[in-house]
Amino acid sequence: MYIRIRPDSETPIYTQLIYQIKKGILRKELLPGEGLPSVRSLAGDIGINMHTVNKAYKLLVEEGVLTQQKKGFIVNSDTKLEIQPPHLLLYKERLEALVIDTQIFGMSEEMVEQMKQEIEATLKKDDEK
Amino acid sequence: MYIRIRPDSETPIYTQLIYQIKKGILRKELLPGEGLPSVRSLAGDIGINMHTVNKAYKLLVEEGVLTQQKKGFIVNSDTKLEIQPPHLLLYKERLEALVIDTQIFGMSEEMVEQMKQEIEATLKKDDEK
Amino acid sequence: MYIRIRPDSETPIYTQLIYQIKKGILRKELLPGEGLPSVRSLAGDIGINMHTVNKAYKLLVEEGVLTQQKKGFIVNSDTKLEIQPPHLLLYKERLEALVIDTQIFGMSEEMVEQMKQEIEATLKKDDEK
Amino acid sequence: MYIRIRPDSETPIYTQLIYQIKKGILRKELLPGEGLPSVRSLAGDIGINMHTVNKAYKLLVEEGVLTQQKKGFIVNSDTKLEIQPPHLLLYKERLEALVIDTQIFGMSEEMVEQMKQEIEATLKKDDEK
DNA sequence: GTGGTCTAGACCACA
DNA sequence: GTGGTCTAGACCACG
Repeated sequence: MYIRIRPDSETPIYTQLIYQIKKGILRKELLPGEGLPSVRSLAGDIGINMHTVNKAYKLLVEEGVLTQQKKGFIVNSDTKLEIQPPHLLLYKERLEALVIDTQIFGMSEEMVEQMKQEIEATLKKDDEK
Repeated sequence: MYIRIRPDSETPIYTQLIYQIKKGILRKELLPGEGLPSVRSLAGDIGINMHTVNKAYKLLVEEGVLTQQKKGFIVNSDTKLEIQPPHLLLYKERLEALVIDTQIFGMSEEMVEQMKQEIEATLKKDDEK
Repeated sequence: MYIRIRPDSETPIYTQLIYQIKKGILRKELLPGEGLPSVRSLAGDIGINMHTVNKAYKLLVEEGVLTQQKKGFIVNSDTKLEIQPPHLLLYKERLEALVIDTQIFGMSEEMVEQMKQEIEATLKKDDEK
Repeated sequence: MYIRIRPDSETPIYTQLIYQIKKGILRKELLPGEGLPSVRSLAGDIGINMHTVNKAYKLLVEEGVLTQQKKGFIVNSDTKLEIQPPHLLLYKERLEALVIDTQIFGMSEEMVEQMKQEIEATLKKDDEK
């Protein structure tokens, strides 16, 4: 699994990492129950701070995406992941902001739909593409 | 126009303000060419600092939503607002994050569509509802 | 003589007025010794505040472009206008800023020269064009 | 790199700072990719407020002269900097004002040319002088 | 240690 | 009365 971090993006590195990992799971490059690289090794590999990796992992546990075990972090193998109320609220806020910007900038449904499909294509397992 | 700020939210006050104003425009509570309250009066009304309001206004100008005149800030009356490339990039990033979370948490298209419509309903002029 | 004021420009109105008057003199639409419209009438004509016109006139007197007489303001009829040391300093600062920006943005001498000539063309008496 | 601020000048401190930094870049005292002093340290060094430095830096980012990274502000290393339309407009206005004053005060081409060359000399790397 | 956010409050320029 | 500039100082997010 490839992790691509843009250090100079205005998105915090830990946030980028969170989405790269989620992407890996959706693309089935990370399977349920599979272990993630150790905090130290991943930090070393992609050249970022250990604390940053740790923060991303912890937040993913908090979201229920990962679970933490003695030996390290693994992908949660629960069949059905339920979004927790506080995260659902945040999700709604982000959706609202996006809808507002869509309307304020007069973007058409088609334009947004197309962008969405382009994104979804990148989330498919390579085999399926 | 009512502005509701949650001081304890994680989202910065100026960001909340930006979306409250955009909402006001979409709901036609603020019309093109109409003047906004002065930075100091709005700050006083909602109990925040002048500079925070000023920052929100300035950013809205930068997005093209407002324009600034000698007498103060007014709603841009350009018929068609075009999203600028740097903002479009951010928009896409936010869309991608949302799509990823939608899939990771196994939310159905219907559920998302329903949330979206609830949001859109709040963006309609009261007359039209 | 036509005075064109853009109320929403970020250049202060009194500054715009100063340059419009200087332009009128260079284009010989205002001749040495000729009287300017009264503060009140000009303010009324172009729809701006009386104090603003007065400020422009006063500053032009201070620069030696106009002189003030009992009956009102007239164009200075001195054959040779000498820039005063304090204004020369300001002039140099503005020139420096312009040279710096020219270089920092990599604008060619030709481009600047062309802009300059376009400007100079607008400062010629209509007969001479 | 030396920064000289005149607190009593009419030009705002942040504007002075902007030109001092541009000068430093033209004189190659600040190289592309090089980091600038942190807002707080520079503010401390030249005895002004942090927010004033921050404003100057932000505006330079907006002009494309600097870029902002997680670790701080650095000199943009793009080979060719393009002036943006809104700034070009301002540039033209400033050029026009300068041309008008040159003519109104009867300054000769030679005098202006000499001032220009004196300025340009101060923008050269010390080695080249 | 870096910038980001927010506050409180002062003085000034402009119209 | 409007925004612009500047200051002093606090707490936080990020890495």
